[in-house]
Amino acid sequence: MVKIKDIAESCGLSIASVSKALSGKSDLSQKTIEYVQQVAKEMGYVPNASARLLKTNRSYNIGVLFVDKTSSGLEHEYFSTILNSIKDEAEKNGYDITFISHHFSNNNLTFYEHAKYRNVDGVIIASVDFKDPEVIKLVDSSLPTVTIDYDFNDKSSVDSDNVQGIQDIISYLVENGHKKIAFIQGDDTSVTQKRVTSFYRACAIHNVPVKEEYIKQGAYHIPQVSGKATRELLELPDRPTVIMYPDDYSLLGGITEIEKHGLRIPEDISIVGYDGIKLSRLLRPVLTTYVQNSSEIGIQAARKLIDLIENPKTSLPERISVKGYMQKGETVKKIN
Amino acid sequence: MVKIKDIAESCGLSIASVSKALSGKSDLSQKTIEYVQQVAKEMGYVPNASARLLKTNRSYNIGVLFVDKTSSGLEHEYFSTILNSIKDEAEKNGYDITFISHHFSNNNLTFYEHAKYRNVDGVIIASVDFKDPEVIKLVDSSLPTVTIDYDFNDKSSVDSDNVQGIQDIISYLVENGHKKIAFIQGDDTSVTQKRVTSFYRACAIHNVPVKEEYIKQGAYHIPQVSGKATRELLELPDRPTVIMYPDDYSLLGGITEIEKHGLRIPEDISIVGYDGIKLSRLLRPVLTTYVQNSSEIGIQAARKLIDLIENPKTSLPERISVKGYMQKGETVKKIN
DNA sequence: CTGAAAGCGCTAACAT
DNA sequence: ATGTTAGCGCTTTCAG
Repeated sequence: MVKIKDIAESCGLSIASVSKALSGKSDLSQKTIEYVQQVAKEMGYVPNASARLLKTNRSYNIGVLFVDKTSSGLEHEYFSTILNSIKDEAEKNGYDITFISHHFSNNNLTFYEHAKYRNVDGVIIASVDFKDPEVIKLVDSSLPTVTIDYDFNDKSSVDSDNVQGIQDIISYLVENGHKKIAFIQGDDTSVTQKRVTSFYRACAIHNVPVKEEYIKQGAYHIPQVSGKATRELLELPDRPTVIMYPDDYSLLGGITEIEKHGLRIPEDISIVGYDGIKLSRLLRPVLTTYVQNSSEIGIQAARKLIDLIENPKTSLPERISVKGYMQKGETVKKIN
Repeated sequence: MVKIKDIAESCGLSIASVSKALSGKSDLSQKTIEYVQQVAKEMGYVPNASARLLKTNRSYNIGVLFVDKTSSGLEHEYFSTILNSIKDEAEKNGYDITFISHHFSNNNLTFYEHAKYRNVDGVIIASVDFKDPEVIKLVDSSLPTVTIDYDFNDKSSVDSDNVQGIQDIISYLVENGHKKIAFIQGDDTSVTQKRVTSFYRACAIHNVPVKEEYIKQGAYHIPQVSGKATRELLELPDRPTVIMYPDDYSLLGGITEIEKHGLRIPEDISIVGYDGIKLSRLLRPVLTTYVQNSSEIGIQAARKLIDLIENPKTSLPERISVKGYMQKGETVKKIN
């Protein structure tokens, strides 16, 4: 590997001068700077990020923590889209990404230890479990952090606007004459809490009576669970006219169940998803769902974190909310 | 951050002794080793990977190159599953993952330069464009590499067994009485070439005549393209009885088209996918498709690369082939 | 405008 | 069994 010393020798300059010339912003003569950069290019010089880090304490590396019970976070479209956009935005700014994890081989590092081990400049956290002491320790550390879909005190976060999302859905349902609205919630997280609160509030505003038997505890991303909840709802003496699902993917389990009951969508029963995964537009009928702007969420999170890293003095903790939009689709029937 | 020097002072030992004690495998007294490790733990010591790298030239970092025209490789289930399993397997062995890319901000690094910049110990390459000079340069460098679904001379690779996959599909179709088999191919890659060759060969073996008008150039992961090809096939005077798609996802575009033509699956026309994405099991009817063992592919790739890294003398280039299996599903009808 | 020298945290000969 | 020392590649005062 060609290093600064090699360039120095080749140019007949000192190591220090070459270093300065390469960084550009010094008081060297313009000629020298250009000359050095030219030679460096010819020699195929690539700086060594680790050596630089040792000196500057800046790794240009962003930690990403995606904790998931099933350790398959990357396989959820919502998260993989966010990750992808974090990565793109980070790269545009000269940063790389490192997944923070428990490092099994090494002494089973905690998340914080792993972050230090790799010297990341900051961490983006998108987890299902923000109560995990390790996650809390990471957030409370001196490292800049941005959380996604969860707010810690005095810390920056980027949230998908779940309150608005549920509001929009309820409004749309009411417009279409629905009064018997069932709601299958996801696991008990802060996101779910926001959605549930928003649900009750929106129903109150629209004078929609909420029947407790229409509210089902479900889970995110598990079609079987949504299927089971759907079955229970369908077997109710006073069946709802529409079912809201925790997400588009688990909704598929609901569709299966509805078809088993010999019902048609939306003629016999309406359904609404959440997320707006690509598939939702490919299904027939096209899904009625709320499309989360997941790539924007990733971009905002990366930008905010980089801002926090690069401007520690002036960057303030911030709550960024990212709006989505209603995909009207064809799975909600206009009634009476 | 607590460093070795701090531990040394706290223990009344030299820096060198502490370093040795921490690594364990030295000629220090067992007592000292235990004592030092104890103190290190109490002080919350975490080694600095970069400092270590500078000395040892080992980063315990694996580069992952996922090039994709649409830069959304992570959003393809096949790739995201592979990535996820690479990550898991790497972590089990104490490695982290770094995405190799063109680093826009820095001087637009080449893939190879980026790999050097981050000092990765090796690279796993899963690309759609193995003809890219930059990819070739990376493979030809001194870095250990493992490619996925493509074979370079004298280099290790892990391949999904596409030849077997197509064979199994054809066998299954023939068993079910199909003779008019249409095949929509993906983009022109080596994977596609293997599949096409296998297609012709399997048809020959089973005495299935191949009609050129049944062979369509398509694309991976673009439902619209599969939709268009489907339309053309359906409008043929002598319609095929079954259509094979490049992948499960783009197949959805075909379904839409088939339904537009008022045809039922599989009563009026049979369809077969490729990949075995999770969705394929949720759709009704359940998709007939060939399930690629993508997580096994990732695991094998990571293992082989780590073997190459850790045993440069004894590890040989290897072609690893990963088999999948037929998911019979319900979209192929048994005819006469 | 350019160079000398120190040091980031760590490991690995080579002493002792 | 433990310590001394050099140095990995880089940046950054501080001198000249």
